[in-house]
Amino acid sequence: MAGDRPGYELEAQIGHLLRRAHQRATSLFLASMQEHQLTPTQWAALVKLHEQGALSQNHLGRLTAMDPATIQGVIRRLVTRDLICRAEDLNDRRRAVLRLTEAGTALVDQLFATAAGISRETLSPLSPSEQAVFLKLLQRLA
Amino acid sequence: MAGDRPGYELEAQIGHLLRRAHQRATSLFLASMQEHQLTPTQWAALVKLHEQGALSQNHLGRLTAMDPATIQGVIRRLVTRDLICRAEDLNDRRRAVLRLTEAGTALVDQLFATAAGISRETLSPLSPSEQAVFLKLLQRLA
DNA sequence: TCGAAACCATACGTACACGAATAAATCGTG
DNA sequence: CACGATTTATTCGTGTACGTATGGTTTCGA
Repeated sequence: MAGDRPGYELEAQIGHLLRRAHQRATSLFLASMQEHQLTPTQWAALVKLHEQGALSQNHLGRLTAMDPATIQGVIRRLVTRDLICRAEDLNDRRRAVLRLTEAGTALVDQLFATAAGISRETLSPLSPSEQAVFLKLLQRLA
Repeated sequence: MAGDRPGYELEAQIGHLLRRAHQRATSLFLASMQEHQLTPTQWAALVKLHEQGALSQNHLGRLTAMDPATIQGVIRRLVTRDLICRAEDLNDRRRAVLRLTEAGTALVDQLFATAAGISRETLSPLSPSEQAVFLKLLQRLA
């Protein structure tokens, strides 16, 4: 009785479970995107640029939940691969405006279906109604 | 109609939401553990060693969902801080047996309450019944 | 108008995360 | 018993993730 553990089970903690679920989601994403060598964050950046047209680097970071220090590396790798191009903003010379290149636009258009498939696969352990409940709750924790 | 987007909303994708929820959980953890400079993975390793007594490095990695390459760095940092010690396994000379030091044991005992508080705080946006539902579903995705 | 404040981008350091390659020790099966 | 497969641990490379510091540009206000 005396030395009993306070009932702290690592496997039942929200942080640990989120970490593992995120690992699994990332793994499924990379497997499906292997051919195109895109990471989840790179995909997020491409999707947002596809949706918004042109954005500054930090603004894109805010829309995709990435630190300025983090988005910097993501953008650099995408520019190197010629999926994104940067131009100076004529109105505000602090900023570098980012846009999808033609190749980038074409790639995003092509991969929407793949990305949707990844989301379906990631959620597949749950029934459709469970998925709806889960996503709703998860949004409130994000 | 023609050029309509395929209805792919980044903010509604499971992978993106898991990434953001994990970021938030990590951030809350680090804030509460700032004084002790412990990361979520370091805490997981310490908790498992507290629970199991002695483990090889890879075994501990499997119990905490970490790659051999990842656990290596985690353990190295904890050994440096004298929270964990390693000894050679006499039966199997490939292995290094890991144990908590006295300081490590004391630290874990002290921080169980803090860790439980972090889990509560992370889940606080949800009602108690929602928390139960969410954790149950999340376990099936981990 | 000139300095402060706000904003933007980069660099460095630390820490996960994992694939791939390596090397040593052990195990299993013929 | 021998030899191939497996297990253990390390190292290297790439890619997030973020705090902090630095320096540049613009805008605002005294």
